[in-house]
Amino acid sequence: MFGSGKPHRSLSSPAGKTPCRSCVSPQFTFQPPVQPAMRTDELREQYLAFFESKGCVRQPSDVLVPTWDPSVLFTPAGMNQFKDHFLGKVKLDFTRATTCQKCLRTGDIDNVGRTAYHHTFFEMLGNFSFGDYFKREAILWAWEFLTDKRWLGIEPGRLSVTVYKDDDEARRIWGDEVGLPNGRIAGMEEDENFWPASAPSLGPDGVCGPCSEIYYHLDDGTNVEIWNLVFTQFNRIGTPPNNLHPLPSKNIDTGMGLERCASVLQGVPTNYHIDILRPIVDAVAEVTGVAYEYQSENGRRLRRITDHIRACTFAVHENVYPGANGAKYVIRRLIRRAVLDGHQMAIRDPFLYRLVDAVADAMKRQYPELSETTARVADVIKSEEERFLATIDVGLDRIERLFDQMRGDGVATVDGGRAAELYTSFGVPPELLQQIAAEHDFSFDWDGYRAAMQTHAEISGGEQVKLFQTGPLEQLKESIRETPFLGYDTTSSTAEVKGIIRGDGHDDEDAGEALSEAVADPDNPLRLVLSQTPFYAESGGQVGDTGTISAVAGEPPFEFVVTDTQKHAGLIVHHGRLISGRLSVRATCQAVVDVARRDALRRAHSATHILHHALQNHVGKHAQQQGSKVDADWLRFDFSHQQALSDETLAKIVSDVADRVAEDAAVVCRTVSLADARQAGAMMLFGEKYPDPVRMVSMGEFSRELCGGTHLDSTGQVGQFELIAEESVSAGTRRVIAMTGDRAAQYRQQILDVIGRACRSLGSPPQRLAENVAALVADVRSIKKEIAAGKAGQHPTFGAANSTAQTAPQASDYLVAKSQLRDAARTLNVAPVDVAERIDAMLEERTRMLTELTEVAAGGELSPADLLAEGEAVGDATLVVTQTAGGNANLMRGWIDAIRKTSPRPVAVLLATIHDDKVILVGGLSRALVDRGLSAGKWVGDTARAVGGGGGGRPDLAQAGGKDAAKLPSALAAAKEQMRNWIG
RNA sequence: GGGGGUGUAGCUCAGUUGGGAGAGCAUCUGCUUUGCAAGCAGAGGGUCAUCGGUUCAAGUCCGUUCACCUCCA
Repeated sequence: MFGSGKPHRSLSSPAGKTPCRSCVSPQFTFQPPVQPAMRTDELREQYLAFFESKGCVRQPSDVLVPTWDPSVLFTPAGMNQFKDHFLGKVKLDFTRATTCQKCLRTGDIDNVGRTAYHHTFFEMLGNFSFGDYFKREAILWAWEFLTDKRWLGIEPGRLSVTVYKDDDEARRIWGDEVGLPNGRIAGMEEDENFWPASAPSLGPDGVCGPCSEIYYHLDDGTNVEIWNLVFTQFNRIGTPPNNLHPLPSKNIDTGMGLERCASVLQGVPTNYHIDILRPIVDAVAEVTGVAYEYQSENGRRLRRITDHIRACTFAVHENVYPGANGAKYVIRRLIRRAVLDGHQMAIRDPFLYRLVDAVADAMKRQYPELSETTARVADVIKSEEERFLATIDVGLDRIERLFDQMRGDGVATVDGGRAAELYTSFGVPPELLQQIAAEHDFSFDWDGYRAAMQTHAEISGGEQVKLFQTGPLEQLKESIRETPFLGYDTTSSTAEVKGIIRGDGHDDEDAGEALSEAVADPDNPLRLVLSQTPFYAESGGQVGDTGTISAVAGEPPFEFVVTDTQKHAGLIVHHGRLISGRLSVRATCQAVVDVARRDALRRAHSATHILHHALQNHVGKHAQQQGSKVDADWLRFDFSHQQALSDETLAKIVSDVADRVAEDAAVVCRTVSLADARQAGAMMLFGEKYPDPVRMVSMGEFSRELCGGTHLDSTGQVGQFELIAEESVSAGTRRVIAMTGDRAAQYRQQILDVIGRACRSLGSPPQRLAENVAALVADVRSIKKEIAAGKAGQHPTFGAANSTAQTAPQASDYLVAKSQLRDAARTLNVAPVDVAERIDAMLEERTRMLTELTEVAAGGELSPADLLAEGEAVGDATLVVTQTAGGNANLMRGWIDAIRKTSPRPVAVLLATIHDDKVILVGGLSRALVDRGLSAGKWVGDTARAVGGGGGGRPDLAQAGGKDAAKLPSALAAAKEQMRNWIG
């Protein structure tokens, strides 16, 4: 009954391998299909071939991470790459398509492994019509593919369908034309059979339509949905009734889950047992050393790991590394969940990375490119595993502490709020906490945990992204579709104003408002769309052009200043302000790009390509671009690399770039087919989706990149190139920042100035700057110590007197001086440009401290015995109240301690000194006096108030200060009197 | 983008209402013992991440910047 018209290999087991007997659960035994089952790779190919035979164009899968689509993190369905096709926003090269799309969804992540059919990563087979065939063909072809003996040949009696309750057309086609009996056509409500769900009554406004689902009946009586046909035929406007308006151009969007369909064809109880997944499950079992049992907790864990490692292998392959936000965070979470599953099966070392090969192997038929990157992917996953295991280690400590506290408080339930706190602040997974709690006979408050997490999610906030955006720009897009870009050839042209929109579009809530005309208003931003433009819109890392748009001669004058240019799908949008005149739609205007800035952008962009080439040369082929930003004579380039670049490597890169600039190679931009570009060896990134044909930018013979940016005519025009920073941006990614042209020259001059100033201040030759800065820092530190100890030592001299050596850096050893400056900046903990300033500040502070040290050292000659000798006897005690010449709080405390130790009788000591016009008071009492209820704190405090200050401390020792040094003698007299009274 | 947390000796971390910078491990010295392990006594080692503010006084309070960890979107 699973016949197919084509020959295929029979399978001895669903896994395509000899199954391990002990791995098979007793509840379920595999029954080899009577006829050979269809392999997944074959199913995928047959589907695409079938729809090709119906005139659909077979399109490649879109990337898993569509950076062009800000409304989603990952491709969630086959239709995603055709969004603009559906809305008629792009020129259609074809009106029928079929794809097998790799998808990633995390909405149902909690069900993965628990149910037979949930995945995060999966493949979706689809066929699509853009205003071409509609409901009838979609239904009849689906039926034909499923039941015809030449294709899947499924027994029709195993299939039933659902339709939307009001969709009489679909019901009629299924009933009359396909011949399904009424009992196998179920009418469903809008929450089940409408897309988007419940759209008619709940919205959102926009395109929508009924759908029809096809179900497969399993032997055990359950039904499995295998195919969903969406008939996009309405535009929803407002609330019911009569809010569904027929679309002039109707679309078809269908999706069949590849794994699910394969699982019913192969007669296995879960997707995870089909031929492309079961080998991964077995590999997980082998790597973890846990026998796979279908219906056990560990079985669920192995399946979850299988799913997550497959998802992560694909994502990391596409250069989405685990990280702290966006798509990167999703990947981190998937890896961590899988590691946690392993942890709960007593795996304590990284293991996921060892599964990457198994994934690449299972998926190689459709995705051979995976095997090109397995080493890199495994590395990335392994380091994330290690990171998380370290987090768990720290977490276990925290859990121990929490349990100790709970035992102390006699609490038996782990508080949900505390659990959430541990999770959100320290990454302690609640599952781990709960498991360990159970081992200690504590229960776990899941409800409280969920409530706390809910609150956290609300506080963290985040706006909802719209599935389909609407607004004036969308309307313009429908009529204009694409703004012709003239900027490769010219920086000035005439054009017609096509649209004026209020606002700068930064506020997501406010899409703006289309205007037919605008009057000058420098305070409020506008956006303009023109019939054609020389302005480059931000893309490929290069920022948008600036310039002016003004009236042509003979028309009413106006001037619009363009501050930024952005791309909105195919539209080029000029952001700026109308500073004079009156502007209206359909006016003819002159658009002029700021050429000086454009040239600066060209220098920076071409330099970026040269830099990329140099990095590949000197760092390695793995130094792939992770992102870049090109601004006026300024560029930032991120690339994959594990460690910081050494000074030597940086020097090689800089000199390589300089050589390429010096050779003045021609820069040539050509539009070629994607195949030709690949043939020519153009640099292409995994996971990037390129149009065809592409624009290839070549520099001499050394660099070929696919790039839409604006470039120089020859590399010599870069002028000066200056690397200004190399830093880490996240684990496994480094960032370099560089400047070009005049800006680089200015930066270089600035650095030379700073080095010169710093060297003059220190009296140091440039090549010994770092060393001398370290000496200065060390000296300041030792002076501080000497002040505290009250003893002066030897100190070097800094400044002009120190050296007659050359203190101005020579251009020839610029690189050496720059590296010295960088080291000095690191020692001082400031930015390189602030080094000179910081050195001057430290020298000044040092001078002050040396003066203080001399004063203190003078006081240091006082001996405690002398002080005690000055004391007067009061009762059985000795009272010492005196002003010392030098000293500081630390020294004075030391003296008081010494007096208390040496004096045979109880003592009360109050020492005072004047420092920086302020009074410092330190007082201490012997134990015996404290025991009588006297308080040094009160004594010193009272005295301090007499000199305009305050203070306190412990009963036996206290310190205070005051601002009024002139009153010190009288205050000390009062302090004596007070203590005489207390003791007497 | 937002929430929480952390930054103190080489390492792991304490540090109460603001008022003498600490412990354990490691290092060094001496002693004892000696097959090894160890035991005893002592010492050195700190820009309390950074800069600024409040205060007579800041590791501690407030703000800034940086780095790292973590969760949410």
